[in-house]
Amino acid sequence: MPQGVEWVLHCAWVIAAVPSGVPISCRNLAEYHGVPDAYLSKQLQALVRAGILVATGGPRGGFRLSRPAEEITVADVVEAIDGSSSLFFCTEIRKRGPDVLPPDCHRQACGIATVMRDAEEVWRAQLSRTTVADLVDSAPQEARQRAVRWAALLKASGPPARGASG
Amino acid sequence: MPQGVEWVLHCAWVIAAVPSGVPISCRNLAEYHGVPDAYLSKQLQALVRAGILVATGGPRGGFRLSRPAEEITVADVVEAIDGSSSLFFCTEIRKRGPDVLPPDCHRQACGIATVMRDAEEVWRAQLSRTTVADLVDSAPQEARQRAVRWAALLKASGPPARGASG
DNA sequence: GGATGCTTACTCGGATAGACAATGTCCGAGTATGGAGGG
DNA sequence: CCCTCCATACTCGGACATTGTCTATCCGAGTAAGCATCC
Repeated sequence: MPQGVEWVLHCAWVIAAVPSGVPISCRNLAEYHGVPDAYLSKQLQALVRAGILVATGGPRGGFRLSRPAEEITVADVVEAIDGSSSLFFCTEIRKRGPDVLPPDCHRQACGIATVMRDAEEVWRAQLSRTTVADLVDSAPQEARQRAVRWAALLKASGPPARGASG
Repeated sequence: MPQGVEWVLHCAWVIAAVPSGVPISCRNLAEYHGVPDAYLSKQLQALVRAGILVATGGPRGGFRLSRPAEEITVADVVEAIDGSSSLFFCTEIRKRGPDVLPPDCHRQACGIATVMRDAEEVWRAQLSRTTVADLVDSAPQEARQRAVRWAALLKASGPPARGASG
């Protein structure tokens, strides 16, 4: 499981925790979490491709949720990063080797693939049970306040007055 | 998920399907499944280390189950190959970044880690529900017979009469 | 004073290296077998 | 005929290359903001 999953889940949590729909830039999110921004950018792009986030360019640009946090499940985020590829991929080795059985015997999926698939389904189902909104609700009050405070500071020092340097 | 998981699950299935407790060599198992024997050997070793299989050296040597197939779950096999490492590893990035909260606020695990851990638990629980014996039972009669037939042939041509060549 | 256009710097986005683990392969140590020889 | 010993070849087991993916980074295209200018 890519490390990026943890990062973007935290990012999604923070974006959802900040009340206003103001976009938050990748650089700010990276600083807030103490992770390399260039790589985090790559992960957030995946969430944009998956339709979870919406990106905005230019100054004051950044990422915001594409839909209410209640409608974004953890499974959505995991799938966006890790891909929808199964944890277990059956290569049908039962059809290899000497004196294989006629294809008629392989009409139903092999038991091993079935077990793995069922397990993965309950895994995804469990991940689908929690939404980003649930993550915000279950977080300690202090953590939420920290995010809000930080976002306010961003807005204050927000558009880095370009006249200062030039 | 390593590919070897599929291989050793099929191997465990075959070993359990063959009634007698005669060991089956890695080379035979590899031929039966049409996979490289050298690499399969690596995987089977992991099962030996995990205490699932017992290896025997010398002619007519090979692998056999260390305990009844009813007591070997798919989860055991998966863990032997893939390791007991979690699918998701929380790096506690909430403790990084600027103005982190005092450690007191991080007494309870963060919600993201909790969700991922719960999902993984149901995943493992599901895998634990099926034993190698269940795999044998749920397999088509033809598949079982194929394995038994094949094992009988092994015993017939079994100890490659060394006098023939020398 | 208000609207317009330009400069600006900031943003995302994809293309590009490096590190680690999974994959695949090889050869050596150990062992039970099978037969030959001796009693 | 039975026991003992030895040579044998087969087995597992770990050490060694190769590949693919994840990790990390950089630089370019696009954009909205802010200011100067013009009406």
